[in-house]
This record gives sequence, structure tokens and C-alpha cells, in this order.
Amino acid sequence: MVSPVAAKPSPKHRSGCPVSISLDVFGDRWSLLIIRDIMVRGLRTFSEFQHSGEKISTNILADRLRHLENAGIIVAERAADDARSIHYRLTPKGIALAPVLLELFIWAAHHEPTGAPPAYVEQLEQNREAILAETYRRWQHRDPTPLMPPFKSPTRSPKGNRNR
Amino acid sequence: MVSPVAAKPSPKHRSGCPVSISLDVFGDRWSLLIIRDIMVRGLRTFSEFQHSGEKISTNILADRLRHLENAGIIVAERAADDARSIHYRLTPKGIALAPVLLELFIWAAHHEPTGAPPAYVEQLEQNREAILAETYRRWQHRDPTPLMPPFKSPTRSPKGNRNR
DNA sequence: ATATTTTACTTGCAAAATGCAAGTTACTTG
DNA sequence: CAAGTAACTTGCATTTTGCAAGTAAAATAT
Repeated sequence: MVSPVAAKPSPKHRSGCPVSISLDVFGDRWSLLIIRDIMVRGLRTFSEFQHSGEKISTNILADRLRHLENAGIIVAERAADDARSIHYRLTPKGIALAPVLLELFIWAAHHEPTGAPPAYVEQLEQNREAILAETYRRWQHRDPTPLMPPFKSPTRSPKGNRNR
Repeated sequence: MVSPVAAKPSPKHRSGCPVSISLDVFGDRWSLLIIRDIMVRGLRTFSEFQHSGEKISTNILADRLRHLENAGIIVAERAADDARSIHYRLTPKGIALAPVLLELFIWAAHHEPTGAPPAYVEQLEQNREAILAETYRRWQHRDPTPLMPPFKSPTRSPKGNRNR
């Protein structure tokens, strides 16, 4: 049995629309950043998330980790070497959010002043499939090598407003 | 001049990461639903949004419309026929969120019990580009014909947890 | 062996965001 | 010209967030 997801009549959701349900699950300011940290920055532990750049407070972090775990997006497991440490990893449901993160990334890099170098963004756009495949490969191999660096502060203006 | 986006050193953002910035702009429970309503359901007015299924209260709706307009994602324009009515439409920056919404949709349809029929989701996945092209075409032509119906309540369990 | 750190959290409280109900103002329709 | 209707605003209660300061258990340093 491969954990069949229960088909409950969604008690906690506002509507049956998948977009709406996505937002019910991780539609806040922090959840996707935690997922990003695990997925592309190779972070695993509470304190790594805590010091990951954007100052999340510990109560909120604990709360979000709980929620993401309850939603089946991450799993917590004790570290082999340190009995205090807990490693959070993405489940299949969690790694499946890679395309969402990628599109979010590309959108903001195009339309907001971000810290992502234009040439880098160009690369991502041109090689969506390859990037996703590599992300997935690292997940399978539990390879914590960061796929991307943390982008610090805006280097320049967003790319021209060409659409499509 | 084609409205060059100012290259300010992002005063209101938590970090330079594009994902983080996206969340700063529309990372709440309602913004993307409004964008979805305009993009794929053909809704235009305040009262249409208000009665669009998931019960947003009017003060929040007004606030989100203001924010989305300030962010350059939507524009408000008076209706030609009715001087009271205001039509909200997506800007190029707004329609560029189509891939994000599509991936959110596909993710939830696969991993949560939603109201979207599996066969329909299959179609979407197989024809991402075509769907996006059609979405974009309707936006260009200001065609308010809904691309998708509102999905009511979960019909069955989410599709099997195959990844990739 | 004991003191200090480190890790993963809680707890308490103030501040901000959200939700609900009831206005309000400017049109438009009967 | 009275009664809608559209797009909000306002007040207030509830919930969520953020900040600072704990705490328990395990690891490390002396």
C-alpha cells in the first residue's frame, strides 16, 4: 500500500477549485520559502531555516513545519548522527511543487526588481525541463548541494516588459 | 515610453529572492483567486468577484484590488456603459502569472482532493503550452469567455501519487 | 564530571491582518 | 423620483503574526 490519500469531502477548504485549495494549504508568506529552502538550497534543519535569510520567527517556523508535515508535503526524521537534530525532507507531494516555484521565480525575475541576474533567469527559462529534472534527481539522491545560491538584493531593474 | 518599471532597491521586500518577492506581492489567500477570476473565469467587476464562490469580504476585496493595482498586476477602468461600474483587467505583468496558476492547478489536482475531473487535468498537463496560448489570446482580445468552469466540490480522490 | 552550547522548540504578549455587519455615495432603472 | 445597484468604507470582534524570552534534551568543551 502506497499511502492512498484519503478522499474526504474537504472540510477545511473554501471551494473545490485546485488553485483555491493550493492556497489553503500553503498560501501564506512562509510555507513556500521553507519548501524552497529544502528544495533548492539543500537546507534540512530548524536552525538552518531560521537563519536562512528572511528572518522567520521560531514560533511561526515551528507552526509551518507542523502544517507542511500534516499536509504531507514534508517529513521529519531524526538525524542519524545527532539525536537532537531533525531533518525535514520533501515528500513526492512536496517535490511536485518544483514547477510552481520555478514559474514563481521566473515571473518575479521578469517583473520585479530581484537579485537574480538576467542571464541566469534566461537560462532557467530556456531549460525549464532540465532544471526540473535536475531538481528531481537531487531529491531522489538526497543530494543537499544547493541548486541555486540565495539571491541577495536587487542588482538592476527587471527585464523588459515583453509578454510571452 | 512603455512604462519602465522603477529599479528601486526594494524597500518593502524581505530578500532579493524572486520567490520571496512573489510572495511579498501576492502571497496571501485571496490575491491569486482574484487573478484567477479575471484570467480564466472572465470576471471583471467588484460584485462579480464578491459573488465568485469563495466568500471574500468586501473590505478585503477592496484592499486586494488596491494592492494588485499598485503592484501593476491589474488596471481599473470605468465601464463604457455604466458610470458606476469599474472593470478590472490584467496587465502584461498580470497575465504573465498564467504559468504559475496553471502549475498550482495541476499540483493540487494531483495531490489534493479537488473538484477538477482527472481527465480534464490530464488534458491540461498534456497541453500546457496550448492552454497558455489560448489564455493569452483571450487576454489580448479581451474575450471574457470563461476558459474553465468553477470546480465545485471534490468528485473523487486525487490522482495516484506518481511523481513526475 | 560539570559547565556551556546547541537544537528544536514553547510561551506570553503586543501589533497587525482578517472577517462580519452595517453603512455611504454615486449612478441607473422602473 | 423612489427604489435598486455598484463599489466601496467604517467599526469592531476575532485570528494571525511577530518579537522576546524561556525550556528540555542532547552534544561539546574544560
